[in-house]
Amino acid sequence: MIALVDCNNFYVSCERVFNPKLVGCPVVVLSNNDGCIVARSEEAKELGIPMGAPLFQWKDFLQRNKVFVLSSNYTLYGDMSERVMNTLAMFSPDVEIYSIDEAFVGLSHLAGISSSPRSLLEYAKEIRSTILKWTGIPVSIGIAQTKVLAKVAGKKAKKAGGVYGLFTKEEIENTLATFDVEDIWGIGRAYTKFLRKHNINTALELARAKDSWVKKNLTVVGLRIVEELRGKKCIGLELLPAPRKSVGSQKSFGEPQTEFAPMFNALACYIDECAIKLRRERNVASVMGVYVATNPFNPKEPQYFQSKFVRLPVPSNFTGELIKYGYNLLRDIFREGYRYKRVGVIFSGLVREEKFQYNLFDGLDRPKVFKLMEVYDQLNKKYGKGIIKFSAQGVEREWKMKQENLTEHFTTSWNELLTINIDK
DNA sequence: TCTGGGGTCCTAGGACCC
DNA sequence: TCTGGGGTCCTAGGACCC
Repeated sequence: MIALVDCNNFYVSCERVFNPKLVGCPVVVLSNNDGCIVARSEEAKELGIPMGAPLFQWKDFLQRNKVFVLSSNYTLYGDMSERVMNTLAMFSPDVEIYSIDEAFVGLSHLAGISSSPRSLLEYAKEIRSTILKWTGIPVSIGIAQTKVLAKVAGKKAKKAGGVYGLFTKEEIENTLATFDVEDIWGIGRAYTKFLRKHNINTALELARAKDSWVKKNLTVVGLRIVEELRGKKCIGLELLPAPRKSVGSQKSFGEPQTEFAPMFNALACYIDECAIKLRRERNVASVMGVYVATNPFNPKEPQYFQSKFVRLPVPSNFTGELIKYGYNLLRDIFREGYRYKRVGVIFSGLVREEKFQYNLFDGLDRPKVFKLMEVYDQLNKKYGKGIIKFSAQGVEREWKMKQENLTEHFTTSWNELLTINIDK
């Protein structure tokens, strides 16, 4: 059996751990650049605020209803996530971290006396209360034979006191019969529309669809989902994270940009971010692409989207060199006369650093460069992110994203520890 | 005026090889 | 008149996840 452990309203829950005033009140957390609403407390959901709603459309509503509005604090959420995952690791040797707020947990180590439905549910309750006690984060847990069914159970758990199990054939069928296709893991907007058109509205109806039809229209991915709904394991637990295939960074500007220089500064920062990630995971990239875009939501403005890729002559994770390529790429695609909304970079063709292929005609002393970046990373780790950087990254960040209601880095910065005032 | 960011996987079609 | 069969690799586009 597999348990899906899912943190409830994760970003909001993280904020509530450090600000009890937020408990019991409607709270939303915004996306980067304070653009959209990406997390809602139960109270906010009850007010009818949809997932992904643009902030500017809801600003008045939020104010009228006294909703707390917070910028996203990914440093905090990342750290809290790690605490939750570490706690889970104490309950099972088989934990697949699926996302920042979700994990699949294998329960096969309980085989035997403690694997009856009743004891599995008890076990889930214990996991739940331990995570709550140790991290302050409430979670829901769904248990079933396959990942897709565990996700179904997880959804039911939210409305059933936190844990829910699908054990018998009857339980599974009864649940699937009232479970909307659009809520199935792996069935998104397009497939939902397609399935409804063919009169498939519930998970049970999908589970009973013909294999060949499913494969033809939903590809093998869809067929796997269907098999899993029927209780056949097709998607295994991935205990070792698969090697990364690409790494990228793109962010909207706080204000639209029209000049080359600030956009290049932003690009240099994103390249640095990616290069740090590449080095941390001991990868070098062999392909690099840069793209720019205006704001597609303003169709009256002149629109421009462009990207350009290069194959690097020598695969690299050296920030300085990558910034140089980035400069050339951006220069090639940048056009005057547009109000740009974003710039981005993506690296692919990742190769393990130890398989690094030296190039006879390389102009750089690679061992020296690797060493240099090692020191660069150590300094930033020891003295704080950004203590040393490339001049191309600039000083004035006029392009930086909006974060008007950002909370402190309570758990990752000595200067931002929570202080409690006990005067009254 | 104001609308996020980071990923993965699959398929079809075209180019190429012998 | 009649022109094979077995592959690989790459890309674009579309689907999905959180």
